Amino acid sequence: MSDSTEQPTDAEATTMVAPVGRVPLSRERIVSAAIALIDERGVASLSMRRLGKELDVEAMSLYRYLPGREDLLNAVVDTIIDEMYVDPDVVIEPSNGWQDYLQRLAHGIRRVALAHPKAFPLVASRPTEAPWLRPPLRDLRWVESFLNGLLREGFSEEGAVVAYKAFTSFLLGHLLLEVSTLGADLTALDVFNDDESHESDLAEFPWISRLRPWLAEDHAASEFEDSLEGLLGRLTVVRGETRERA
Amino acid sequence: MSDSTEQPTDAEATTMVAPVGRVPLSRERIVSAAIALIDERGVASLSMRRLGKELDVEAMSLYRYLPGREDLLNAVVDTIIDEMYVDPDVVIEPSNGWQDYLQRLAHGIRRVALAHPKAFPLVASRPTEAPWLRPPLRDLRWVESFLNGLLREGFSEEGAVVAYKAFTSFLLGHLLLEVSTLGADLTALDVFNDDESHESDLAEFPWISRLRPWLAEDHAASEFEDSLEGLLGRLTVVRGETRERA
DNA sequence: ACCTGAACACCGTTCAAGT
DNA sequence: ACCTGAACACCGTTCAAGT
Repeated sequence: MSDSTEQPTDAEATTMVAPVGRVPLSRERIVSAAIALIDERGVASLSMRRLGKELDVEAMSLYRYLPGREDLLNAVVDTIIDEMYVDPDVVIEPSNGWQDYLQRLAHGIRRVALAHPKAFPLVASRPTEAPWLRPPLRDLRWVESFLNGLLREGFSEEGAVVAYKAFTSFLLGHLLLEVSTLGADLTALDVFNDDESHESDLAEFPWISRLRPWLAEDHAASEFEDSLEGLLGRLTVVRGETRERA
Repeated sequence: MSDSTEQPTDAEATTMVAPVGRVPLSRERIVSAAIALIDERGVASLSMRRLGKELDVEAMSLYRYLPGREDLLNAVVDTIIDEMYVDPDVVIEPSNGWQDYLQRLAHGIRRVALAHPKAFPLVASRPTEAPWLRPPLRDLRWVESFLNGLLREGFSEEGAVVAYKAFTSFLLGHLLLEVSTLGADLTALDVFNDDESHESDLAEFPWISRLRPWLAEDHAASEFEDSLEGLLGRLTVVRGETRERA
């Protein structure tokens, strides 16, 4: 069952060092294997030894391509964020006003978060390159185009910075909470599993038990929209203050 | 210098098993030692073996009082959140209207976050008891009093739930970002330490380098206030929709 | 040039044994 | 009753050695 279809000829066996199916290791291949492993089993399962096993290699080989585990995690975050660069709905510059620009950017990051729910906390918690770069908009290129975009659309320099900070806080809070309910499949299950203790515990909390259906209901998408609208409304004021001074 | 003031009598030495200075182990003592260790050296430094050393005990002894490391981390989070219960500025029920109530609650959680910047990410990322409980307002008692408070102040049931979700998203985003700049002392320093590469990198990003002072400036407190005001404004609308229907 | 074996200093956790 | 020694199965990382 193992080698019936491969049938290596004598020539292949002697001239080629590695078997046909074995792709050589590379930084890119390592990082995407790491992302796949995190997506499947969570960040806690990503160890150098286990990742090596996934790539049919001993763990030590990875150190030829990456300085260490910390750098691997940074590379994972960068690679995930880079997915936005190929998202056709996310534009680099405002073309239909700043509100449309921020809408596209926000939804682009949300799509990335939902595509990698188990990896997104990493995007949020990894230290950034500089303390004034804020997750999840933590990439220098995106920050630059963000500032440039808002300035071209009539924001003052101070206003653009205010907008950057408000926008990142909003995205971080919402996406982290949305994603945590998605990735909770393994972790949060066992606590409230024995239904008896669960219901009895809640007897002390009448409002929680009464509103539990609402609390549990998934309106993440519309809450994201509403809150984004609220933020854009506030930023309209920020932009207006700019205009008054000009 | 070690035992000049203790002077154990022969009776003490023979009847008492443990030396005078040695407090017996307890779950409470373990948890507070864990918090102290995290506050000082960060979550990554908290290992069972190292915590044992801090308590002058072998790591295995800890398992008499706690099922394992995961449970220890949960206990750490619960204990930190409980600090709010003894905060005189945080009230259980609204006494001067719901806006005052939410202001006090928000500032209470912010004080806790700022008191334990290295531990707060734990509060944010640990799985909650149920998927519909959202950090940082993740404690059943606080959620119950939150809902009860808003309902008494004229919110509809749906409105109270909307308020809970909006309030938690807001707190999580803001406090996580505020706290990450405080705890970044060790982690984020080395990347941009060699000032040459730093400045040259930023040459490609003119707006970032121009606005860097503003980006780096700490307005966390006033941003928190402004954003909290914005949220309370939105919630006023939510409450108003309640009234219209009533 | 690329990978590995062996080693080091760490982990969390269990369990029989010590006092 | 409370703590520990020894052991197990894991870590990340280094470096001399293999092909």
